[in-house]
Amino acid sequence: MSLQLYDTATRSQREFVPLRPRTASIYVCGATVQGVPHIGHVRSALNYDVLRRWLIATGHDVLLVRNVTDIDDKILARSAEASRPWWEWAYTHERAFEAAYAALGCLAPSALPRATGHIPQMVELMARLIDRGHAYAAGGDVYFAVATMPDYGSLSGQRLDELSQGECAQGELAASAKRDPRDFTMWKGAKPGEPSWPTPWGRGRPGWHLECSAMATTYLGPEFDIHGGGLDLVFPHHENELAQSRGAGDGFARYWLHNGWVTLSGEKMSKSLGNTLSIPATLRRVRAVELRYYLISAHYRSAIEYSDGALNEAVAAYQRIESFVHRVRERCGVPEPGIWCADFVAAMDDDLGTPAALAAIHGAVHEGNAALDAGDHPAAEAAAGSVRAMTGVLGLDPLADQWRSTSGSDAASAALAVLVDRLLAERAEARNRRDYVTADAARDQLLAAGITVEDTPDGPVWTVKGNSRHGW
RNA sequence: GGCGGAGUGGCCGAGUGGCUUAGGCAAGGGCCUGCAAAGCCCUGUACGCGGGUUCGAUUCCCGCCUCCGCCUCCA
Repeated sequence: MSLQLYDTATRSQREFVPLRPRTASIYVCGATVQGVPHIGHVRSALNYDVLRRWLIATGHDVLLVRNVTDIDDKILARSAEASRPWWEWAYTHERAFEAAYAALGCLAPSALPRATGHIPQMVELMARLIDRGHAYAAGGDVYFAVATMPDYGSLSGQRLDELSQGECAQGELAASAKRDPRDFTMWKGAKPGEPSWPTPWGRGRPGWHLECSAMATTYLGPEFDIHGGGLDLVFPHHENELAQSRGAGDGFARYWLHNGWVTLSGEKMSKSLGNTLSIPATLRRVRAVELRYYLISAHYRSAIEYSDGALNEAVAAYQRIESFVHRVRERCGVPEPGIWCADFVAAMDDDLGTPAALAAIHGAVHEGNAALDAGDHPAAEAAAGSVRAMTGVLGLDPLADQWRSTSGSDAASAALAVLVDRLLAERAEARNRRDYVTADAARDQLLAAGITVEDTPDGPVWTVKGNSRHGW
């Protein structure tokens, strides 16, 4: 059994057979950097990060390209409202997105191309399309002639005779130079006060669809393995990318993956509705690794209806895994990553079945805990190694450098440890005297400060809220 | 109007024509503990509604209801 992926183009699960053996090339539509990243954006990046990690884990050399749309109507509008240069607005938010992805443990992409850095490639692509009769320049714009592609609509299941796109959808045909209302804009003619770049058809700026076709093939070649993005991009964005690239003679993406939404109060989280939950705000409440667990705990094609309660449950579930690994480390030494459970492999191969994969991890945790209780340290270590290996694939290994304690400086941590250990020593004395009132007071005092104390067979262990554990 | 997705036990969330079953969280009982915490053992409550196919359907088919997404920018 090997990796099966659900391909939007065929509406079915297909075995993943890469173009070149043992390699995988992935293009993911990144964000239009017009605002602060919310958990929906991060979910998308996370899905492709998990895909990438699984491909790497199963022996593939993976190239993953994620673009940045740094020029578009919204960026121009919002930067103008804020009286800031459009390029500063875009770059500011690009950094916010990258910081959010990094915080959640997404591996850095192989390339992070910006639309504005690839104008020559876009011009070249338009020239090829015009030569082949699939595109035309009119009224300063360049349009793609949809009717020249008989397969147009096949990716999204749209019927050509039901469509109209862009401004013309609003009945403004007269104002446009489009030959057909279904045609879409590849290049927008320059408007006063807006940035523009030269082309053989006049100055202007790129349309959204053109960017991705040009950038994907620049980095990954005319044909590559996987194209990913959010479900809302299927039409028109991906349909149009496909039309452009196929029209130009490129094979383009061989598998199309689309992730589901994060909804809030039953509605899609989106800038226009203003019902977003930003990453910075969420990370003030839970740790990044816990948010990562939450967003991975549903299958990537399902919708997630966000709720504080569900996030809290995910936090508890992750902490169960984490505390098991920490307990083994304290009693048996640091467990080295071991082997994957068969259930885990089967789950991941089945269209990245992260819920079942997490169930496999919890199974190993349960076995390991039982072994620990039975005093079977070798079995506990093996289970912990297995848990580390499997959580590692999902980017959730509790002992990974990324998720190590970050509470203050080393000096501050050392100072804290001295003070806590002193209180614990007093508590131990009190317990020896059977003076439980004094002993419990010490424990309550620590708890009030956010420090949990647990008595284990090896003595007390204390934990700073949400951070790593310390033996005494 | 066109295209598509979804309704699972207190909650989140998988999955399947029948076999004991997801998994987690929460709840109750027990073990352990000075008491806790953590862990372990045990327990319960499901598959939107109505038909049909079948020996048997939560799972397949038909109809209905409800919700959601795309068709305009959106991960």
